[in-house]
Parts: sequence; C-alpha cells; structure tokens
Amino acid sequence: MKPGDTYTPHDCRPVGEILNQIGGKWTVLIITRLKHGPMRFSELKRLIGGISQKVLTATLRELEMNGFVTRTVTPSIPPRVDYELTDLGRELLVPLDAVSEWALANRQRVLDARKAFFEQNPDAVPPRIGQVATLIHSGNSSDSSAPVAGG
Amino acid sequence: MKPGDTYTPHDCRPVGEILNQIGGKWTVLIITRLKHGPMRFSELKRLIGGISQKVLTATLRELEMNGFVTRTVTPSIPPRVDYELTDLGRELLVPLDAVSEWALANRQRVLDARKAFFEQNPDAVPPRIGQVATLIHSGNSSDSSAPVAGG
DNA sequence: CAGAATCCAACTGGATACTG
DNA sequence: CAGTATCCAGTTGGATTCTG
Repeated sequence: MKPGDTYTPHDCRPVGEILNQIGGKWTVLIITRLKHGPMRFSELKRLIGGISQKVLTATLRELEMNGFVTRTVTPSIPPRVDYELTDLGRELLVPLDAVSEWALANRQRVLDARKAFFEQNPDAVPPRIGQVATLIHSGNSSDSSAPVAGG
Repeated sequence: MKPGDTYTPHDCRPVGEILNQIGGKWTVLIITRLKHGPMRFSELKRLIGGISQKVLTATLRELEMNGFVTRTVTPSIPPRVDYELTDLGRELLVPLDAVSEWALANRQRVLDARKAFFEQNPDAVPPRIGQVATLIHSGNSSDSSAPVAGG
C-alpha cells in the first residue's frame, strides 16, 4: 500500500467469522495437541488441564462442525472416542503452530514488558476482556494453576 | 516423536498464558489492522466494526500492557491518540497474519464443511463456547452484520 | 469412559451518560 | 475525540449428577 492510499478493508469481515472459530480460548491448544495423531477425550482433557468436560466437549463439537477434526466412536465398554485432525485441520495446524511457537519463544519478553508496564503505572488495573488472562499481574508464573498450551 | 514415546507436555502451560493474551476475540483483528502503521482510536473502531468502545479500549490497554502496541497521546483539542505496533508487536504480527491469511484463503472450505455437517446432522445444535461464532448455522454469509478481520 | 442435563454464580460486554 | 463510570441483561462455564 502506497502512502496516501486509503486502506480498503475489503475482505476483512469474512475472515473475522473464521477467526472467531479458531480463536476460541481452547482451539489452538486442542489442535496443537492433536498434532501427533489421534487422541482420546480423556487424554485431551488431562493434557490440556484446566478445561472442564463441558467446555471441552463443546469445543470439540465445534471443531468437528467446522471440519477441523473427526470424531470416531468405538462402541466398546467402556466406550472410546478418538479425535483426529482432518486435512483441513492439519493445514490450519501450520499457522496455528507458528503462533504457539512464537508464544513459547517470546514468553519472557511479554512477561518483561508487562513487568515494565506495571512498574511505570503502579496503579494500573489489568482490564479483563474476552477470555481470562491467567497470568495477569503476577510478575512471574511458575504458577502451575494456569491453563495450558504450546507445542 | 517416535511411536511408543509418551508425549511430554513440557512447556505447554506457559504458552497457554500468552495464547490467552493474543487469542482474545479482537486481538488478531487489531494487530493486523495496525500492520501498515499507526492508527487512531476511532479509525480502529470504525475499521473493525462491531466492537464496542469499551471493549476496544480494554483490549488496546491489554495489548499495551503486554508490550505489543504503544499508545501515544497528543494533547490537542480534540485529543488524539495513536496506537502503533512495537517491535514485539510486529514480530507477533508475522504468525498472526499467517493465521489471518489462512482464514481468508480457506473460508469457503470451512463453510462447506459446516454445511456438510449440518446436512448429515439436521438436528445438531451449534454449541456456544467462548466468543460468539457469528456465522454459526446460516449456510452462507454475505451477511454484513458480522465482526471483522483479515488482511 | 464419554457426554448429556441441570443448576447457578460470575463475568462479559452493550448502552448510556458524563468529562477533559 | 478518547475515555471513564455505571447499570444491567445475557451468556458462559464450573460443579454436580446421571446414563449407556
């Protein structure tokens, strides 16, 4: 875009829809968790940690609807359900994984930035929008009560 | 990972924190909107559309705390506030933009998958988790009341 | 084990009014 | 214009209980 041009937000809207799908609080975590192959419901739940059964079920259902994962029921006793990435899901995994990697690689920088910010604005109060930001104020976070993610 | 290995979710947790930060409903939109340079509050609001002033303010504040954007106040009358990506923000933009691009490029495939799913499960009800999924059921979506995003 | 259903507190975010 | 403060309805999601 050359300076002077008016930036036309042409195809912005449609993307927002999809982003809402893949930008859910847990979507990235789930999809990256399925990176290495199919996984059972309980495995996912345990690996992710901090997600309730209700929400995990709902999120998986949504991922299924959007064609990112398949749901395979094995009618044994006890029953067994496996979730696996579809081709579409595996493709989405690529950029999502990049985000995940970035987050892992730059965690400390963000933490530092946050620390610096609060040193300069001692009385600033972290706004809560959208999903919870688990680390919020607390400088460090060897705290293991936080949600999960990564690669 | 070789088969037989137990997948160790080593550094999963910390990343989740960061993901929560950048995975907010509007974060991706805002950051990609700042791609081409600084932008005023009202510009952002208009470009994004569908975001309330309260939430935009809060989200920007959070981005600022995390070191992704700077906030520059020009004490004129009327006042003027510009937001701009920091170095950290510009780095984050890279993977985030990739996600955005992917969403744009694959919108139709997701829509098709959704359509197919609902044809097979006529009585399925889209679960609502996390942020709203604006397109939900409705087959197509030339509907322009949806949120925003993209490149 | 996987998940559906119910209950309910907590939080979110929109609308509105007001300020510098 | 940019933002804060307040009010408040709607939604979310955790806990719990129950089923095949």
